Amino acid sequence: MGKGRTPCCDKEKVKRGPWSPAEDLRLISFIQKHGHQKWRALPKQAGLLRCGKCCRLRWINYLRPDVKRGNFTKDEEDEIIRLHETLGNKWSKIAAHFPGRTDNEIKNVWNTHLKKRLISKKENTQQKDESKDSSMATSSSSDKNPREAFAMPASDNAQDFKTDQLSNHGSSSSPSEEPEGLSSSSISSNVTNSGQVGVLNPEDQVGSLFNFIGGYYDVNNNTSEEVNKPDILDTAFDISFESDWEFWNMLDSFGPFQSDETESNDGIRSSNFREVENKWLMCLEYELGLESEDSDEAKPVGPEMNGMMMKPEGDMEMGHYHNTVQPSTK
DNA sequence: AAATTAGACAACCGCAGCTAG
DNA sequence: TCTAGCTGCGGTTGTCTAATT
Repeated sequence: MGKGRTPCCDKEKVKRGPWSPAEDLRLISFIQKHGHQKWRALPKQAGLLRCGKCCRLRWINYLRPDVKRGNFTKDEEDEIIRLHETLGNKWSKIAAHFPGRTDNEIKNVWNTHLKKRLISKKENTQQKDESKDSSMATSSSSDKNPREAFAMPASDNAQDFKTDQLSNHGSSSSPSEEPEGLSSSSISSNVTNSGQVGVLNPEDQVGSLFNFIGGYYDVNNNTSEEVNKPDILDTAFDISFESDWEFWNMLDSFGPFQSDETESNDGIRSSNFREVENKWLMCLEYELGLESEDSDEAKPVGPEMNGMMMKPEGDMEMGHYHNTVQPSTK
């Protein structure tokens, strides 16, 4: 368009790089309370030093409650390949066929796995063709342009690849239909990558806030294995966003989540609040893996903390944390 | 054990399209 | 109709981790 537009954010004043748990919490809490009507205004309102775009991206790709993480299944990969044949690099359109999957995720899978597979498959096909050609060369005319052999339609290659993969792996499901459970109705109702969400109603807010972070973890097994969307947990863990800016600031004041607490503004807080806050913080630190699990002090006490222990194994580190379920494909 | 390389994926950037004024 | 602002999309980069040398 070429119109002079104001930049979406002042890059000098905006934080960059990986999101901290505190930022995630803040974003989640804000969207829980207020929804996201205007991404541009959201960071300011939520007190985040991020641009609206980044907040949106973080929400859509990560924090959204219906986001599905974990490895792509064989069927999903096949479906991506199939859709890519027809849609090209329209990642958002492709993602619309996969409830809970994000365009970014699909794009990454394509670029890291599927594209390479297709290329190697294509090379294999080419080699086969060449060997065929050479064997037939004696009996057939030689005016065939060698490029033509390679210039077969991509769809043919991909289709070939797909059926080949399916037969090789003995995948049982029907190859080209929508993946299991992916009815169009579920798609339209479950996922809108770009759709705006309103303020969540109380039912939607039920459950641990940590449900949002990093997908869903198996609480009982304490593993980072993604589990199906859990039943709503008993404990509503609702952060009152407006309740106390000091609290958010305190979280931020830990910087990269040091555990050596430095209290600030002591005189302002009531002891009651501080007690709640300390529990909250202890729980949070435990959740974030910042507090040694051996430490008794780190373990939250009190009935209000029951059912909130969902610490994924080793997914977080100081200053950098993954709330993803790291695939084990390497 | 340290250094290097490759793979994976989160995050950023800029453009396109839509919409309101 | 034009302009400006906003959101969404897709390409690309940056960073971290695992594997290899």
